[in-house]
Amino acid sequence: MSMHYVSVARARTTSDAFNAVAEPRRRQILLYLAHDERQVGEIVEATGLNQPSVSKHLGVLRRVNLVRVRRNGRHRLYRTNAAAIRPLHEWTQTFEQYWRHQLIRVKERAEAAMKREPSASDSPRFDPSR
Amino acid sequence: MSMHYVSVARARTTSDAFNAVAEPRRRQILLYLAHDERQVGEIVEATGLNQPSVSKHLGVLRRVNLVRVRRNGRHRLYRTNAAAIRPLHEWTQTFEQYWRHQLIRVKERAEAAMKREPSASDSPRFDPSR
DNA sequence: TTGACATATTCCCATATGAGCATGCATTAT
DNA sequence: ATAATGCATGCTCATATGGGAATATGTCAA
Repeated sequence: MSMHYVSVARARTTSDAFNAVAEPRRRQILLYLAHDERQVGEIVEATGLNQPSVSKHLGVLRRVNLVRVRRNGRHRLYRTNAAAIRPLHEWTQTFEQYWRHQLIRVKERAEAAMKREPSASDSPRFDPSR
Repeated sequence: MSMHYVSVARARTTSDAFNAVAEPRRRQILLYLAHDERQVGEIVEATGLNQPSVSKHLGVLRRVNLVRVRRNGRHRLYRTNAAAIRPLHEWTQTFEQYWRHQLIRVKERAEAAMKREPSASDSPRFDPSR
């Protein structure tokens, strides 16, 4: 029997979409490639990064399937694979109900305060709603 | 004049919500704390992590405002601050139009193929839509 | 005051990167 | 064939963590 994981000192990054997107430059690249495909040189120019850095970021994005590549002569045309961002969207969406809840409570409290003492600073006593 | 950034060898992590959420354990904690507040001990039990690890993850989440704390005696009650997740939701949402586009194109192609040769494997020649 | 509890911090270690530089690899031009 | 062009990789360095163990802090109980 072989131990595949002896000790994971630090969680593997760049192994999933969440990690790939955590890097600001990569988010920048994803936005840049969202509308239409571009060759690496264009990305280098657009981001101001040097070519190797761009290639490496593209490598990470490629591995997690956040971009698609297409070869054309000696160029490579990259493009954002928007579908791969959907899981992130859905994960964040699971919290939507909670922030809506928060907003509603804030609003209700504001209105209640308004009713008690119109145009006066709030004097928080206790909150019966909790 | 002072140089604030001498050399950033690696982009600062745990400095924004994107990075905080990139860590699986922290996502797990956020979900756990989304519904209602819990004390650290409960999080430790729920996640199976040891207490210091949990405290450290909570520290990161606290710094980027993804959780709120409330002291109660010798306990600390944590709770997810869902509102802080909204920016992530909105970022991912900017890509929604693109993945919808993709889905539509896939669907159209499928229907077009269906019309040409009902129930036959697709023979991709060229794509006039691009 | 002395302890027991609940958490947060600090230290040390192994590992993962990101950036910069140099180099390897195709593919096209001459 | 040879050079030039466009990218991908490899290597080194500095730094950021995450996990685990030990320790510090703060609060309530006896």
